[in-house]
Amino acid sequence: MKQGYHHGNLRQALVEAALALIAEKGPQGFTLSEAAKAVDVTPAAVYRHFAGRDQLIAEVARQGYVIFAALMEFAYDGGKPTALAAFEATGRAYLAFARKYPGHYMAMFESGLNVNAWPDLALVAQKARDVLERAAAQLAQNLDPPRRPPASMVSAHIWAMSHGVVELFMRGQPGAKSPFTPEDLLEAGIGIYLRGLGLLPPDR
Amino acid sequence: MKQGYHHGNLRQALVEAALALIAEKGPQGFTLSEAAKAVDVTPAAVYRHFAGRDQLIAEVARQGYVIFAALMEFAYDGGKPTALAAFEATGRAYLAFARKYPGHYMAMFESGLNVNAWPDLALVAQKARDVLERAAAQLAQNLDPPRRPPASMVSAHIWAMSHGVVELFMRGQPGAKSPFTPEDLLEAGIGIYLRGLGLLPPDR
DNA sequence: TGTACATCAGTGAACGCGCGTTCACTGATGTAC
DNA sequence: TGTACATCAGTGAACGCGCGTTCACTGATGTAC
Repeated sequence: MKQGYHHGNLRQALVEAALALIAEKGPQGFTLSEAAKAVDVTPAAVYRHFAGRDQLIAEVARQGYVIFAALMEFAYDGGKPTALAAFEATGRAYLAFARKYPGHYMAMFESGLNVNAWPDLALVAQKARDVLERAAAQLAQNLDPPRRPPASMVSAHIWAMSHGVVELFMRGQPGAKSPFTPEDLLEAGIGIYLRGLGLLPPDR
Repeated sequence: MKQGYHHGNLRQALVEAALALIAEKGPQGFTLSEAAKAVDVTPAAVYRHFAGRDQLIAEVARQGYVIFAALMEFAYDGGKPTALAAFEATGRAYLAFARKYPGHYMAMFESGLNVNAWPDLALVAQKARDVLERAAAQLAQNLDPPRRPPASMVSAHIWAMSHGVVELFMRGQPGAKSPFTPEDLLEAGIGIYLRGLGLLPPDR
């Protein structure tokens, strides 16, 4: 790991240390000094690469949004094979991301960081949101106009339920006693919701 | 406010100061010292009433759960006039609570506090959850067994969507640009979900 | 009603701690010739 | 290939700060007689 006076790739090493700390102790339990210590570097060295603690967290979140958007895009797959299947895959991708990248997820959604304070962060966050909204828009085309809710509302519903499932049932707290896995819970919830939209047959 | 050497009701005054601080700066931005300062008292005085910072937050959350459970119970109203109407009212009550008692809500759901570390807190939290689950169970009786999901799953779905709407669309961040109010969003989402359960007619 | 006294809520000084941030510096790296 | 030198990533000491928590204390309150 240590290879002399110069670290080599301190910037990214700090991001990864921050990630591990956030996943372990929550986004508020993370401190700049600890991240520096984790990569065997003086706290002052951090300032060669980041303007301060906030910018380091913002970079963690930014990288998270990049991965997130790519994952969603991959799951969506241009709406194939069907709009419905693509939409469901996108919902599953949300949960898979939260599961596989807890540090990123926490930095993005639980750190209290102001997305709009960092222009490039706001940009990539919007890009991620757009994937889901596009999937919802394509899906909504299968509905007759009278019963068609706005696509942005459908994507907001799915986003909200997914986020709620993560926060309440994938973290330890507080509804931890649920007999269902988060994945099953979300799958079933989205299924019922899509049936309510008239996109799935009335019974299983 | 200040009425001599003895405060009179310092314990509750501290709870309310904590509440205001949490609502203003988030549950992590709250410090014991600031709460003490807010009620014109030395930080050390806090220890006459609470074992420390954590216990103060736990008490805030506990009082929040008491109010929350009462609000849910009131909305449920024993399942009247119909199971469906009572269930929908309970969902609305969730959001109304988050809106009216932001400090309590944050202490309960965003402070990272371990509910199970405080027995009386765990008890009243369970009581609140039970209201929603009871409403869901009553609702599920209207469904034919083959298409009836477990009541605990239905209540988990509604809880998750409600919580997601609060976190994503009632806080400033990050989907703040939604053209819908949180209330409308949740109302519509629950409506679609209930239709999917077969509890509402196929179209509006 | 008046005095003596026990109770205990809040004081104020002190502590050790780790934080984020700054600064002048040093020494490894890599380029120019 | 070898030397001189500019660059700049990381050092280490220092700062001021506010935190949570402790302790011996003080003085207001309220009860017993």
